[in-house]
Amino acid sequence: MKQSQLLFKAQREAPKDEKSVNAKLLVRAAFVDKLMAGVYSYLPLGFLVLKKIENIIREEMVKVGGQELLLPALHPKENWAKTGRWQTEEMFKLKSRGGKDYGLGWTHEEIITPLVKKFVSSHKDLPLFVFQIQNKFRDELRAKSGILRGIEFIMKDLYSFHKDEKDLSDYYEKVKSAYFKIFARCGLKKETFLTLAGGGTFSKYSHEFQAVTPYGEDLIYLCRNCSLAINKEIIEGEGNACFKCKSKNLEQKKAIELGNIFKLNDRFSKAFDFYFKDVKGQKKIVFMGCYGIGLGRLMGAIAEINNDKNGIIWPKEVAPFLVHLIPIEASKKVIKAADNLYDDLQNQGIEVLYDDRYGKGAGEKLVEADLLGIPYRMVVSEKTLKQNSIEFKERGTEKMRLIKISNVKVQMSKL
RNA sequence: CGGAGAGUAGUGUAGCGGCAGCACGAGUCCUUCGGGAGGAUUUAGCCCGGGUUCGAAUCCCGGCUCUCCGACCA
Repeated sequence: MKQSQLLFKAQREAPKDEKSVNAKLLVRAAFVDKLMAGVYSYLPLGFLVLKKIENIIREEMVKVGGQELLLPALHPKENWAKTGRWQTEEMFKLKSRGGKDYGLGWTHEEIITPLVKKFVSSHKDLPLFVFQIQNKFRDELRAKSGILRGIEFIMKDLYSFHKDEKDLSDYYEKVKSAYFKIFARCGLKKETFLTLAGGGTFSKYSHEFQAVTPYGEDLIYLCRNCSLAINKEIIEGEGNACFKCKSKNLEQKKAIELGNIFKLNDRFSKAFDFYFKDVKGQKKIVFMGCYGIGLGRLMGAIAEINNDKNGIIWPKEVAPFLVHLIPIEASKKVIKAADNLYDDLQNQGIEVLYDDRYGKGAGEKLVEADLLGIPYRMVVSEKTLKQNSIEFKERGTEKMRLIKISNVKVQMSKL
């Protein structure tokens, strides 16, 4: 991608109506744009990151048997009335001109359960796993923290359907480990903890995946003995001791919830009268689980955790581009060398952002490159060309080294 | 929803009852080119509605919006 053609302009200063680190950086670097509190547009750079995250999640969901589909965001009142959740406070409600009631989906049990029911009648049809990646709407009392807590946000929600509780439990564990893989692949390996959280009205507990960061909005307690972490609301109910080993040696940390997994058991299958016939021909209730990840929140957390005073430091797996190619000095020779390198890298299948903007000073280009946070920076200048080289630098490190242009291809294939 | 703060040009800010200014950005021209470069020139603004006043960006009232704390949070 040529930077001169990108919908992009770096802002020198953080907008005054953003305080959170993720929003300051993502807005300054033109990854996102705020439409209103809790609602952001993803600009081309941010959208690339989002798609990277989405693909990682999709791959891991498919690995645990998930089938992707897409459900509507606009829901009829009837489905929600069936479960008694029409009155839930976070539901945005609207009326058609004809007076019909609609709700905007903030989760999809009410839609997926009756849908899957149409296709399942026998134990042979189970288990079944379906997921979608789609915008959710939640009437939060207070949207905050940039893209960490929005009222419209992108979410992956997986729903599983089982013949009994045991099968649900087994699958639940599989998804748990898939989630760890997802967060690790997104560059949050060290920071992400599984925590015990409240289970809502379906079960006593659920599990949350919390990324530890000083800018987090939740409080979690890490047990030094077990590798367990516990959410504030649970620890208070457990006498401030570890749930497992009863240790009181707990470390309090601020964290951001990236994902939440639930055993729904028969809460929704009962409401929608969703039964199947077992091997003996007996009618049995379906067991369900649901598993969510907020994509925008994940992106925000990555930016929130991976940055320095100059800007974002994207992990390679989710970076909008792998290489930022920057010619300095507008001499024909430099431009020609950079043009050639851009073509070569692209032919090699490397995602490269080429800062071909004419007339920008060297300082400005380099400062903006740090702000964007693309993992590898290649600078071409008169100086480097004297040695038939480019300067190579990894974002987040200080080391620079020269690489012969003839060697770039080989070097890149090693990364 | 309770509490606190804030709305001035695209962005960031000054002005605090008497001509709305600065920096960056953007446009044109020229010179530059290794950490937001220089010169010339142009462009663009007081959130909305009332009130007080000879006069309001400024004071008062109402509204809207944003941020933060709390409450809430599948």
